[in-house]
Amino acid sequence: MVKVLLYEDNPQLREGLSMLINGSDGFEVVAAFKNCDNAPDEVDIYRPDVILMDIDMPGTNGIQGLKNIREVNEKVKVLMLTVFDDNKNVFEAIKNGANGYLLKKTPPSKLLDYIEEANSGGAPMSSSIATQVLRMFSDMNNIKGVDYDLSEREKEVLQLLVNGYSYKMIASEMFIAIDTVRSHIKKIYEKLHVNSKSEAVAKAFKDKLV
Amino acid sequence: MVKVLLYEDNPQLREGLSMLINGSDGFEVVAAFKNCDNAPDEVDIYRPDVILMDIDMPGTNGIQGLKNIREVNEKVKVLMLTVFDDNKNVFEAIKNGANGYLLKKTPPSKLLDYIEEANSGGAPMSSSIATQVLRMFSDMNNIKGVDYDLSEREKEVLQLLVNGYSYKMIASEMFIAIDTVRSHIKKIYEKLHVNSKSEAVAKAFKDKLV
DNA sequence: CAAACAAATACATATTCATGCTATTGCGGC
DNA sequence: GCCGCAATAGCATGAATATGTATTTGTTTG
Repeated sequence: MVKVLLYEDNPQLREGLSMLINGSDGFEVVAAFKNCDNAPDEVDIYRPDVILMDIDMPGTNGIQGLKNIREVNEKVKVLMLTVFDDNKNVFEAIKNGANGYLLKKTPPSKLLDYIEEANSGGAPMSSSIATQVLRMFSDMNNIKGVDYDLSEREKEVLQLLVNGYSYKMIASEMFIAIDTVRSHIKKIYEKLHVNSKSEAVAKAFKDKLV
Repeated sequence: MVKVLLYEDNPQLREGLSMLINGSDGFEVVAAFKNCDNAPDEVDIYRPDVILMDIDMPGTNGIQGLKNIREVNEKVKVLMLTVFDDNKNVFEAIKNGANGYLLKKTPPSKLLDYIEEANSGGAPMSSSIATQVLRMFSDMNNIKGVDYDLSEREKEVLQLLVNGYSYKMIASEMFIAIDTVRSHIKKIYEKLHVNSKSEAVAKAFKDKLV
């Protein structure tokens, strides 16, 4: 029997979901609340397997509720429910250990599958959410975007700058004169539009040049 | 009609998949190859809607194949196929714009659903993969790990250093004397175990202090 | 081949940094 | 009330950095 705890402020939807779940073999709603202001305690009392958590609720919202729950319970599966596939919320929910993310328009039949999937360690997501997650992931890691057209040698110098080397150390590391290092760095500054070592380092990190 | 292009080195599986897909209404295998050494050209010729790409292939592997394809075609949907839910490959594939990631043990009936889902803009993933993706995501964003016990004021100074400010600018920005800035920075260096501005900046980025 | 550019080197100068030592003020804890 | 500590400030000195100008030597490219 999969024990489900429900957080949903809309009474109709709360009732509807309860009936759907309770009316299905192998599922049971152990409790349903209209807000998650006391979620950690309630989780402790009812010991659910899966929590359905609405995101948009008065008082403590779903994301905050999730955070509060995760502070005391790492194991319970939490499925976020929302009307919008809003980028920022998806991101926040996942960061805070949500196990899945469903749109409310998910058909009842699928919903039970999803709860079952979460219960058995899966990560059910509505299709549009999954697409977003992948896109976020790839965006996060592919912003090689900017190209400052540094020469090979300049890249080497910048790398050493980032590693905290002084001009002198760079010179000896690269077997060139310190004045050459200066030349390279001046060029780098021009190309990056900065005028200090630390700005160059910061820019290198920000733009993932390193 | 969903046009499918197939890359799979195992002849049995290649044949099996082809038959399955061709035998289903609304699906058609436009071509099937045992390696993706010439994938970009082939994509250009056959103009598939969805590509099923095995990861473990001799010659060009699936990830590299994906990269090569993405250099010339951003639109075609690519579903990665693999026997293992191997962390590193999942990560690489998603980074490079894969639209989904399936285990080979996916049952035939579901496979067609997944192809359909990819074709209509979704991001089908085997359950264990989805779980991994969420975990990666949340791991990536919760490594606030290190704490150097900086005071509030020191954090402000560090932030300004990171923004490329000189001591003088920091002083005027914070309405304090430049010598006070020095004091703070000296303290910061001690706490971060560095001894230059750029090292401090680099460390701030690496350890996500900013 | 000439033009453009990368890489290397040199010299000069003003600014900025790193470091050490010292000192005052105000706040919270024991 | 004394201790410790964060925040503030000053002074001094040597090292490192930023910037400008210039030259030489290859390589690439139109």
